[in-house]
Amino acid sequence: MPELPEVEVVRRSLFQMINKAKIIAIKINNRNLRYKIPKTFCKSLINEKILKISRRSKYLIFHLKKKILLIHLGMSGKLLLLRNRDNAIFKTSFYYDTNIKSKHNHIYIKLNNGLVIVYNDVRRFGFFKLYKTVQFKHITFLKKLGIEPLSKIFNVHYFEKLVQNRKKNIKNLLMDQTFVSGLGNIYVNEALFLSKIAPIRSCNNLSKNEKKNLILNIKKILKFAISKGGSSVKDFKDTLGESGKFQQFFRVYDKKNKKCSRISCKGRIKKIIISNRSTFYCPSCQI
DNA sequence: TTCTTTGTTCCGGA
DNA sequence: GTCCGGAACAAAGA
Repeated sequence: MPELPEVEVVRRSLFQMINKAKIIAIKINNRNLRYKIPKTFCKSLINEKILKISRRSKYLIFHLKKKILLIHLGMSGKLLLLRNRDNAIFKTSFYYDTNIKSKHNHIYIKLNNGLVIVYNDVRRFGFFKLYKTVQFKHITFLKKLGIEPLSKIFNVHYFEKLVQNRKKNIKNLLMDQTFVSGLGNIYVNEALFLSKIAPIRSCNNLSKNEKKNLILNIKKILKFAISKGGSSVKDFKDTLGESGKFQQFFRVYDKKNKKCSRISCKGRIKKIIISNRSTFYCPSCQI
């Protein structure tokens, strides 16, 4: 479930390990990701140098000399680094899922620094798309995205301006990538818990303080998650098995019937479905 | 066999 | 035209 923090953790570790490296070979085991990878894909990437790796929302962007490689990890996509010499796999992703099976390795990208990028994706809902650099500003996936939650312009002023005359519930608003871009189900659930706001509340009747607090909590939890994921990938000399520890900080996500973690609260976490998505909250302290 | 998981897209109704 | 929510979709594991 890669959301913004996980993608950012992957970006940072990739940047550290492979920035300025050159692509020397590509092998594809399965072209059928969310969008079928064209036959021309490999040829057009050979000899391209990785100049920069950036992130927009949950998208990873590889900046090459004249091309842009856009990657979305879908729901189970992972980018791993493999050392060519001994076939040891080193984690680049935050994943607490240590059960990575090589039968789901779909793409291998061999670099001139002795490392191989491996794309592993059980569900195959992720995708790789290649563009010319000159088309960058016209990439549909990126064009329609709302602002970054960690940016300064994601503030109460922005919130109030966009929420005017809208009735959508607050959970769906935060999930809406055209409003704010990068949050998924887990962090939305967690941020609403921290803010003591029930997910079904209409977005236009939150008080100004509630909005301020919610925005602050979103930024806080994203930064915290990034810092935790970062710590799990700091030493690439360790083998497989090392994993992010985000899940141990979940307060509501996947905590159905568990006692509310607020000391002052006697409630139990409830699970409901909002727009076909599992939603976890404490009915006692989230009002 | 059915249910669950995800982000995204599409569609019908208000 | 806009907003909203529900359904569909991709694949695989429990």
